[in-house]
Formats: sequence, structure tokens, C-alpha cells
Amino acid sequence: MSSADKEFVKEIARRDEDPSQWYVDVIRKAELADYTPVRGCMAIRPYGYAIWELMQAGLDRRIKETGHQNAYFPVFIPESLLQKEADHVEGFAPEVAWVTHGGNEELTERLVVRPTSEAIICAMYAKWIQSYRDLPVLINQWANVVRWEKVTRPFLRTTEFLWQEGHTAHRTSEEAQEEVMRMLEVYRDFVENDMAIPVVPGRKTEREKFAGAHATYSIEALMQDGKALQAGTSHNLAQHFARVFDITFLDEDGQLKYVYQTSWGVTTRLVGALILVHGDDRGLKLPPRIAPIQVVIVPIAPKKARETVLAKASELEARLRNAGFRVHLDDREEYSPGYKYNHWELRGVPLRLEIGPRDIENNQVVLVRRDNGEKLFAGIDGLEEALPGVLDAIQRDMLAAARKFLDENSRPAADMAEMEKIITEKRGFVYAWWCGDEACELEVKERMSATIRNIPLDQQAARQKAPAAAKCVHCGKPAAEVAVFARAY
RNA sequence: CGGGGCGUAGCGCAGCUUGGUAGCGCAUCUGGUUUGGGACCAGAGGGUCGCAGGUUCAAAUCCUGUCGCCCCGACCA
Repeated sequence: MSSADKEFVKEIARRDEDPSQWYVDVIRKAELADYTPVRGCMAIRPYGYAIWELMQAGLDRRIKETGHQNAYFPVFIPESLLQKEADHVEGFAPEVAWVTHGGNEELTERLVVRPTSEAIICAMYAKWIQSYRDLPVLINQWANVVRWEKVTRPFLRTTEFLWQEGHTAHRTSEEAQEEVMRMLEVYRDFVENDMAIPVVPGRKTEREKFAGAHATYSIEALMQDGKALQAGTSHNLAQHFARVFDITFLDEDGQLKYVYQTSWGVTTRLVGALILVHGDDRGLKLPPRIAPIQVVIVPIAPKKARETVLAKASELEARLRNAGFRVHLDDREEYSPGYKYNHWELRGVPLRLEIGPRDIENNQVVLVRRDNGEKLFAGIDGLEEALPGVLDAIQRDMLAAARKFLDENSRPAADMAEMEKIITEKRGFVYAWWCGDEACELEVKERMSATIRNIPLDQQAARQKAPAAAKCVHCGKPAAEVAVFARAY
């Protein structure tokens, strides 16, 4: 950013000077969220919630297209239920909130505020599933969950957060595994195509997998500060929960069997990813598909031409709204055009449409792209036909820019020294061979606080980013898989 | 949960060392003039100085405790 540009941004910290302050400033000044009297809990403001609603819409459509239905389960889970699955309770116990009283009376059994809903949903599935004809059960829930985190950050890690959690039950192991991969792909498709955030799909290590899962898969994104962010997870629960919750069905062959289950989720954390991947020194930068306002109209209305310009701007607004665009006319009289430019840039509106007396004379408007600052002219007639192309280009270019950053910050490391140098000096994704031994994974973590984000599903592509020799980055023994290491949020 | 930093008007800060009637910039409100990258003039409103104790004739200032936020580590979406 040039020093001339710097003048335009007075409200937020410079991203390169104080990235953490920048992140918080963007959230507060763009009115996405604010701190509340409750530690670790934020209020999501209308503009931030509108983004989440668009994300919900994109995900919900895909979830339903893949055969799932929405349902709702209780926010409270009896202690005994949570404790049924040993790994599960061990994983979540440190971060659950307890309800001990109802009114003034102490409860005979404590309740946990759900940190995730496996337990309560499994209890219901045990009642609902009798026969192989009842399978598969394909249910999704939109809900809030609570995890008593020690360190919180708006959107990235809050005590209470919003998410969607899918919970499915299947007849066979193969079917469950297909479901796990199907939903991981749904997430990849949504995050890349709607949010313009490129991700690496892969399998989590034993150490990093979900508490109680047989296997966990994730999509991992890379933030502009070089830290990784888990953007979505999909778990194969196998029969772990079915056995303890006694979810059985009578199969075609007359045998009583346990179901195979999956669960998968994404959260409001994705809003944080949006900020960290696309944001710049001017603030938020939203991809058109999830921008609450895709086009903001800023009239240039000097006194002499006020009526003419405002009438035309208003007419344009109506036309674009009818054509299906999310459009906003900023006709406030008390602010100058320049102020409005900054105002909407801070809020990440993908496209600004300026219309003034000179434009009206020429029967045109000025379009300015938020993603690259490019200024275009478009005829007023047929504007509806011209806009989709521009918005699509912004969507596409934002993904391309993020992918370029991801590629440029994906580096190979053959040994610990190389890994450490990259992790400490450049960060980003490090592609390295891993023998599969947890001790090697742990050693990397202890020496440079980087973890294995996942083992990419596309090993062929991963190998091209890794050193040629298939030797474990730590112990040097022959390794079969390439893993992605990074410092993570 | 350990180490460090910060809490003074909506936002950003000064004042604290050396106790003595709470200030600045931006924002807000009113009136007027303005409008192609954060307009100008005039006037006005707004703070029990995070909270609770203590010391003192007197506390934003000194002491103790506590809560919150930020940063760096350990645990997690």
C-alpha cells in the first residue's frame, strides 16, 4: 500500500504493523460484531449476521441437495449421556459449561450445555432406528454450542458459537465413509466457490482427530499472516457411538447390528477466515456471493443537479434490485462521496457504482471494484446484463488471488532444520514426508509449535510440493505419506 | 492456565512519576454553506477515570484485590 493510499484509512490499524489489532478493528469498524459483558462471547451485529445468513443459505442448499434434512435437538445434555463415550467425554470435559440449578433447586443430575451434539442425538437415534429400512438417517442441525475456551478471539474462537452439525447413521462402513467424503467435498465446494477461499482437504492425524471419532477429515485454509485455519471437519465415527448408545438395527439377514455414523460441521469461524484471507488495509473485502450488499450506489449530487442525480440513482437501485442484485443506495446527504467510498470499502462491498451529472450526460455509470480498485465504465442501458460478468470476475479473481497466495506459501521441507526455518521465518504450509509416528509429529510441535494440519487426500499433488526423497522430516525413516505442517489458529 | 501489556466520552489518546474542581483529536447533535476519494464555519451535548476495598482533609493519580481486552506460550472449531 502506498503512502497516498494510507490517508484513506484512518479507522483501522495497518495489517502489516499490527495484524491482531487490524483484525479486531475490521470486525468492530465494519460492524460485524462487538464485545459483550460476557467473557469470550460476542454479539454478532446485523451486517456480520447477514454474511453468516448468506453462508448458511449456501451451505443449507448444498446440505439439502445431498439428501439431508434439518432438525433440532436440545441445548442441554444430561451428564450421564455425555460420559458414555470415553474419548468423547475426555476430549470435551475441560471445556463444557455446567447447569447445576433450575431456579433455586439443585438438579439431581447436572446438565452440560452442548459443546457438540453427538450424545443427545445418538440417544434419539437409538429410539428411531430399528431396521435397515430406517437407514440411512441423514440429519443436519443449525445450532449454537458452547465451549469454555481459555483464550478467545471474535469469530475465530468464541465461548459460544453458531454452526451446523450433520449427524448421519448408515448400514455399512463403506456407506458411512462415502458420506464423510461427500460432505468434506461439499465444504470444499462451498468454501472455495462461495467464499473464494482455497483449501487443502485431508485426513487428520490420530492426535488431531475429533474426540471419539474413528477418523477425522478437514479442509485447511491459509490466512494472510501465514497461519493455518481449520475451515471444516467431517468425521467418521464408525461404531464407537453406536456401541455405547446402543444404536442397533435388524439387517436384511436377520442379524442385529450397530449402525455406522458420521458427523460434520462448519462454524461462524468461517467469518473470521473471510476477514483473514481477503481483508486488506482498507478493511473487509467480500466475495460477491456472500456479500450482503453486492453493489453500493454512491450518487455524486452537487446542488444544481441534486434532483436529477438522485432520481436516476434511485431508478437504478430499483432496476438492479428487481434484477436480483443485493444493492444499496447511499443517498445520505450529510456525507461526501469520498467518505462513502471509504465507508463501504471498509465494509467490503465488492462493487461501487458511482453516478453523477457527467455520467448522466454520457448515459453511463462508473464501476469500481473493491478487490483490485479497477475502475470501469458501463452504459446505463443494459446495466443488469453487464453486472453479472463483473461480479463473477471479482469472485473468480478473489479466489485466484487467494490461491496464488496459498501456492506461494506452500513449501517443501526435507528435514527439521528446513522446516524450522520456514515455520519461523515465513510460516505458511510446509509439505513434508511423515512416517506416521506420533513421536515425530510431537517433536515438530514442541520444537516449532507447528502441527500437522492434515494429510492431503490428493497425495499425488502433495508429493509435487514435497521433497523428492520419501523420508520422514524428523526421523529420516522411509515415509509413505506427505503431510501439511503449519502453525494454526 | 503460565509470562507480558493495557483499561480515562462512541473511537484514538494525554493527564498518573510529584494526590488538589477531568482534557485533546475524531465522531455525535443544532444552524448555515457544501458534494467526482474521509468538506467548511459557528454553537452544543456527552465521562461516578473497568469494578470493589483501603490510605488521605482530598484519589484518574498511591496500595490491595478483582473483572475484561490484547500479545507470547500450553489446550481446542
